[in-house]
Amino acid sequence: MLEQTAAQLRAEGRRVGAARRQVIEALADRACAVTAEGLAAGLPGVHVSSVYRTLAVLEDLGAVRHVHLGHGPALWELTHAGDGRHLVCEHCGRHLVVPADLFADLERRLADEHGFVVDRGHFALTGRCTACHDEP
Amino acid sequence: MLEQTAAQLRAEGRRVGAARRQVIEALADRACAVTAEGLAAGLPGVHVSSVYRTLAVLEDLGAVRHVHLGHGPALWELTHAGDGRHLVCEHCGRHLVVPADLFADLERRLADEHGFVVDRGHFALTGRCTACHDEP
DNA sequence: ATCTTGCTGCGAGCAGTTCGCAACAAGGAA
DNA sequence: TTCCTTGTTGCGAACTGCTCGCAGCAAGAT
Repeated sequence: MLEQTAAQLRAEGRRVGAARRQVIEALADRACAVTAEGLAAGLPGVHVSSVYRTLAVLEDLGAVRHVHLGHGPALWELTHAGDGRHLVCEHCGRHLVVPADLFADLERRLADEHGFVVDRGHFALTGRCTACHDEP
Repeated sequence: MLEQTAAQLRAEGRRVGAARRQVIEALADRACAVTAEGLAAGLPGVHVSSVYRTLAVLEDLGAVRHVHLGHGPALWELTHAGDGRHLVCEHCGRHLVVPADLFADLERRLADEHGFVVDRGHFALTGRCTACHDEP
């Protein structure tokens, strides 16, 4: 993962310094999506702004993507972590991932009927999870 | 619209001052969704923070809702402005509204299969509109 | 080993939104 | 009508999530 991404970066004339390497490794280690702040916190000596910059580079390489959930910070994950869609409970904050094919029909109809090609999974859908169904 | 919303507010022990009245009227006048900043700009003498506060009150009254589109500020609209879902083109920023029933199947499946009840239309889907289909 | 140029930490800056405060005024009670 | 309580308002400062400019460092081609 590191080596392959690093090679991709170098092929574009970019370099792979300490911060960049650590961010990639940290993302690869993670089972699930993280905030930029969260990544930085786990990497002492790596500044948040470097994390954001690295994530931006990796994003236009196509190696990572980010999702906005509710009103907080965005979450970042490797793209090959699968392409599930994110749901977030606006009550308890719980965050779940569902198969993208649930969205396939909708996306096809939006494309066919409205000429609109959805940027897959850039936003989480907000709502209520089973547990918080009838909370205030 | 004003009178009815004002009555609802008073019934809850709230009051209807100048700013609040103007925000409600401005929303009712608008055909489409606006930013808080935009509302404030159209109401000289009404401070942005009052606009945000009024919108928050109206939102938990259920009279307005907000949608996040892309990375910019949220848009606000009256709930009875219809319940179309918002799409926003990440290239040109164009914003379109499509019928909510396109989302009905998806929402039913999320509820049935995952126990998740979607908060209707809190987020816009981002993607590419017809015009910007194959831009950089 | 050298040298170019990209990367990095740092702090300041920015947009969108929220908060604390003191003055004000809505609207029920008298 | 006047009074009084208490919600509302304008204002500015604060906060959060993110971006930028800069000067020093170091990756990696030669």
